[in-house]
Amino acid sequence: MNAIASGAIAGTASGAGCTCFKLRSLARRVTQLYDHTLAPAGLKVTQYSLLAHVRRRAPRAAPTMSELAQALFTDRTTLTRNLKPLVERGLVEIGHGADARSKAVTITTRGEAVFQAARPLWKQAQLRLRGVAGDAQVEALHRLVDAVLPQLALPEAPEATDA
Amino acid sequence: MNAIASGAIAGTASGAGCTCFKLRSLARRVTQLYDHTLAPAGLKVTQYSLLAHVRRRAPRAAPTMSELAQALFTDRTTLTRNLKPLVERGLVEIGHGADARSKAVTITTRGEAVFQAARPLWKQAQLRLRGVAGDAQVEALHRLVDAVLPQLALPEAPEATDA
DNA sequence: AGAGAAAGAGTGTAATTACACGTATGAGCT
DNA sequence: AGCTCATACGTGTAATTACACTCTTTCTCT
Repeated sequence: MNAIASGAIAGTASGAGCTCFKLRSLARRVTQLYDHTLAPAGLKVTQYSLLAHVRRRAPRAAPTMSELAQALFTDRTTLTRNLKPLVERGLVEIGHGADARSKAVTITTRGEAVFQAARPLWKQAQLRLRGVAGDAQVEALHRLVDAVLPQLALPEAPEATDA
Repeated sequence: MNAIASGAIAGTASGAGCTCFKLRSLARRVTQLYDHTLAPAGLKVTQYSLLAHVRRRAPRAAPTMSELAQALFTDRTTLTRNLKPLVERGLVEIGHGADARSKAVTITTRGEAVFQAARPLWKQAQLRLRGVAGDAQVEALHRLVDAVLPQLALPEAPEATDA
């Protein structure tokens, strides 16, 4: 046994690790699993999720940028960048919204086709994760995220609730 | 019931969401919480974690690039990029390793000072997360990550077990 | 010692992420 | 109408992430 192993994880008591670090580490590895599984469809999991969310509302109630960003729990400006490769590949379209300000994001026929091709791969990724992590853990994670995520508000814009 | 709802999994059924999407969403929000809390120290949570891991072993057993990447659960090439701003700011140093190939990563005096300044902020972030998410949820998350992460191996290099 | 495999590390490229800042449009009030 | 503020969106910049590919160095086997 070497020094590293005997030092336990590394000086920090097991329960005292950085929650954010743990969470990010897990997210990275899980993302890799999904990305690799989705690779034959030419999509990353981020893009798959984006398509899924756009698809869900288009075309009748095509979401605006801000609405979509909110649904994806991402920054609005992140969505702009993430849409770029999908627009270039012709999988989604950005059209006019109700305003001259807002835009409406819709999935194209090609986008729908790619999504349909990717769906079984996504399901496979879901199953593979359940296989290695266990059904109970995955379901616990779902419950945990569903409970915690709504509590984590965005950094509030300075609103003057009291004048 | 419409086509989407009857499609079950692909729809919005609560239990059938994309685990990866949920995990990434939570990770983003939690990262924001930590980043904002650590901001006065001039560190992001990724950088804080990096410093913490380097610090833990330096200077006697300064980790190599690969070792550090493995400890951080990141790609080796990601570590190279993530070290860059810290090296430029003089918080860590990359010296010679045992080999002419390997390198040794150590924290500098300035790096240690910045880390010490950031530590109470990190603790504050940990507490804030526990405040909004609840102790039980955070501890459940820790257990979950500790159980699942080791199961998620890296994409294996093609090993010829049979010649 | 020399050939070939393996180990350690960096770069090119591209996607993901978000903050600070800027621009344009719409709504409301005088 | 005109002024003000809020809304909707994009860009600059920078960090995070990882795959494919390349390079150098070390090891192993003959």
